[in-house]
Amino acid sequence: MIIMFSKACEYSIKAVIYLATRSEQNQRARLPEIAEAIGSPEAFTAKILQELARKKLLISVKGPKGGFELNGDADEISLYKIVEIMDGDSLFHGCALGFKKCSDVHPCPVHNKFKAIRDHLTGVLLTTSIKEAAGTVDEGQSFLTSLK
Amino acid sequence: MIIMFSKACEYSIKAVIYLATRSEQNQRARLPEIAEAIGSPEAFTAKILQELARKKLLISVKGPKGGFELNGDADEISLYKIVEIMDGDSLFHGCALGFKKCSDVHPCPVHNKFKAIRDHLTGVLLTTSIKEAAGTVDEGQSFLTSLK
DNA sequence: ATAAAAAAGGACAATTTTATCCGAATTAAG
DNA sequence: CTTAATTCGGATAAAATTGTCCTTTTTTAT
Ligand code: SF4
Ligand code: SF4
Repeated sequence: MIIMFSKACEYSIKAVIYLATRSEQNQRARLPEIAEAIGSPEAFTAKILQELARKKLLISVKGPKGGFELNGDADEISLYKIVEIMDGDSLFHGCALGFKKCSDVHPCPVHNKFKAIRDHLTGVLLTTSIKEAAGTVDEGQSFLTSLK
Repeated sequence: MIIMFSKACEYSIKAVIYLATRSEQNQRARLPEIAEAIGSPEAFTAKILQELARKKLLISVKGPKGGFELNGDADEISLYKIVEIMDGDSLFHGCALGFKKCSDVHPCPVHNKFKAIRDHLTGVLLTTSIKEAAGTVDEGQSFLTSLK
């Protein structure tokens, strides 16, 4: 199937955007609240937030009044960064057709067309900050969970 | 991870393109030859070819001199068709962020940007025939397997 | 008819991804 | 200092995907 992101990546993106919607108030959010807000399984989300904290994208605070918050400015965190953290940086050099290496001198039959798509995706992820994404949520123009 | 295609889909695409490179000569290809040509595990590839034959994209012929061949003209089979067969048609309506439904009235925070990417991908798959893809292989300009 | 060649199909195994559970560690507050 | 709130980490489970193996069926060629 055509998957753009793994579940882990999907939840990461939504969780970080959610945190960004609350960062103005510098409010931490706790796990149950985050999972609720983005409609993700709580225990699995915990693992993901841990990972994001280990990789310094989030700050986690234990104990009462603890929770998770962004480590840094929302406008300096790109979607690319999140994806990179969850899947390593070999991602955007990975290959839709399973080649070891995407190369102009040994291309697959759809090289140019697929490369354009990948560049398109990479560009969007690089240039979209979570502040931008969170902004539309704050204004009620977009949502972090699906209609049932 | 950012996956564009499952392995099943990846092998399907490569197998069908491979068959297209041989369809001029109206040559059938047998499983071992196909798997060899596209660098895929033979038994798994067998399952996939079976599925493609069941769905009438290929014709399979049992017995000596049997094998697989395209069912129809290579220039009338799009990459889209292959992907659709392997994953059902809900694919291009699926959601990178796991929404039940991608909707302009209840959009995710990156709706417009992601929609553009998906439309880009869909367009490429719809407009690329396997004849076109196979052509560049025939001319030695592209390849079906990676360099090691 | 017979034998050989091939795909078909079913059962199963390995791997990866997704998910749950629970006890331990840490921290804040009283 | 004690307690409660919270994340952390390890073990494990469930599900999906990928992969293998073996027997049966069909077909061609002799
Ligand atoms: S363009 Fe072709 S070779 Fe390069 S990553 Fe995409 S599918 Fe692989
Ligand atoms: S645009 Fe947003 S809602 Fe629509 S499919 Fe993509 S991620 Fe899902």
